[in-house]
Amino acid sequence: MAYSKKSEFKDDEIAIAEFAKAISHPARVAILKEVAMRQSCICGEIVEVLPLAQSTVSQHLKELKAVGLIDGTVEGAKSCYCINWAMIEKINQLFNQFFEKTQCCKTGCS
Amino acid sequence: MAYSKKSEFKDDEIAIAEFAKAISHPARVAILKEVAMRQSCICGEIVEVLPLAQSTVSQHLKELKAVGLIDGTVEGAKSCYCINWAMIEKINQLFNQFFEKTQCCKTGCS
DNA sequence: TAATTACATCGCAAATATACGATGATTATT
DNA sequence: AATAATCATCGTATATTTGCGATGTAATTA
Repeated sequence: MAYSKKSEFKDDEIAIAEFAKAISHPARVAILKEVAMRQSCICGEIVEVLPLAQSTVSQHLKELKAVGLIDGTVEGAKSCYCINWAMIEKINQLFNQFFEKTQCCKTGCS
Repeated sequence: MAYSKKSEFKDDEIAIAEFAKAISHPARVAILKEVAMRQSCICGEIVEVLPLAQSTVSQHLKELKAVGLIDGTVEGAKSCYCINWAMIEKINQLFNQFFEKTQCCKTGCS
């Protein structure tokens, strides 16, 4: 592959791809749902309901946190995660914009 | 890694992840936009505007087609691609549902 | 019919992602 | 203080994705 070409695209294209990537694995979709269903969520609770090892869940949580979909704070020995609702809303709008912008070009091809 | 765990998740989680994956690369976001902006679109036209080789673009087109986001029909020596608006709408709703369902659990954590 | 155009597919190299056990760091419990 | 619990990170194996040149196929043009 030599080099990744990702950076050669436009900012909005990269942004959409980045957020899509965050939920492009069922485990992360499931984790998001689990965190959302609880007011605040301990890592161990997620490990219990998912078919993944603790280290794997921790890694997925890290990725979700990296794009800002969840927040994480240390509470004693535990780590408390919760949804970043502002970011959820932002991404929802980003996707809507993308699909709408796409839709407005609709002219009925073949 | 031994095995992929993707199949061990719920159908709706897998579905969301699958569509998210389709637009999880800037190239495919860009391609979707290009195809949308034209009534119908020849592969070569996309190759001209993207910083990717023809074979690479062809591969991305194949992926978008596989999830149903675009349709492709052969027209003589050329291949004509166009957006599958019904699928765009379906995915848009899928994402909206996901984010809404997530939102309704909102109770204000920490 | 030969050459050209348009595109898909193959084969391969390199980059990334996924998954886990082991280990480390930190706090809680005994 | 020793032990246990909770979680992050590291190292590593494997799987998947990305990208391209080369090649194959089909239609178009010369």
